[in-house]
Amino acid sequence: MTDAEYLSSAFGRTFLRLHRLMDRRMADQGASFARTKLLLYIGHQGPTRAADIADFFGHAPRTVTEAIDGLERDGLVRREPDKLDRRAKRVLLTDAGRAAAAATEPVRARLIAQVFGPLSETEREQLSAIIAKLATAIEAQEDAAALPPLACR
Amino acid sequence: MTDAEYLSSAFGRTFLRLHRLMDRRMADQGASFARTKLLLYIGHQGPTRAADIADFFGHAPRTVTEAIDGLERDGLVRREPDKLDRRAKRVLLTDAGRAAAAATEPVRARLIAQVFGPLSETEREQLSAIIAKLATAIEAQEDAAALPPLACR
DNA sequence: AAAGATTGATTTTTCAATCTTC
DNA sequence: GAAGATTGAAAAATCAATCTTT
Repeated sequence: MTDAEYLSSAFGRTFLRLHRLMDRRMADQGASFARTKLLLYIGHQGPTRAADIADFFGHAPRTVTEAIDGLERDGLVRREPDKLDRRAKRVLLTDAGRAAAAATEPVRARLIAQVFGPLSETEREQLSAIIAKLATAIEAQEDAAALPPLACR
Repeated sequence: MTDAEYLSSAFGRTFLRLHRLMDRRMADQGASFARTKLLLYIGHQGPTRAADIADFFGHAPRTVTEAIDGLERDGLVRREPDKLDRRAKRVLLTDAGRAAAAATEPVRARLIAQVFGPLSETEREQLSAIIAKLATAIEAQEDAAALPPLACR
């Protein structure tokens, strides 16, 4: 089975399953998959704006605000005003945030290695190329949707 | 970039983006991606039990109940008691449900064709094989998590 | 007008617990 | 006890609208 229908279905199911596994494993360590990814990104980037986070992960603005709220509620990040742009805020890790990231990061890394590790170098290159091609096709469709339908042009 | 970290990240981002695009396109037609997938599955299977739906999509039981609730609220499906097993219920499409599926199905099919169509036959076979390998690795990890940690055995 | 962030309402998803029936 | 379905509480994601600053 290699038709588009099957691939789409298998792609989605596999992603969801991986996501759930990640989440379960990492929640045991104190921070969910989504939270750990965010903590790691902020830790790596330094004080980060919400818009940059949304861009990087491909999330809607609301998703990011919600995520930061959760992390802030638990004392893992802090919001600070951006000195150069009064519209913006910078999100940065607290000590507790750094500790949480340090605790979950190895679990995340090991699980990713265990899941993607079995792929051969060739397969990894294939997957990388295929994902890039899919991303291009998705982009084209996103742009197409932004335009009015043919009948109206 | 073909390391596990990058692949995992790209895989997730691409899935999310595709999912959002699908959802947006199909919501315009009256039923979201998740709902259409469910309607199509039920339409194809005939009166279906919730547990079978959960199995097929890899969802948690709660997810399925919630989804059916939403579809039932909008009059797209109906629950009927299973005559052979009084624990179970059968979910089946109403006329409105069949109509909704018929309206969104072509949109879904076209979009999937547009996104996965650009892949060559070779690439599709590669992707299919890679996904199967990932699924196997994920399964192994799910089973590993079900066992007590090494120190306890 | 556009960019950055937030809020309100909703959907989709998860885990954990419960209830009925097998 | 296990299987099928549901419920409660919550996280994670969406869109659309709003508010401030650029």
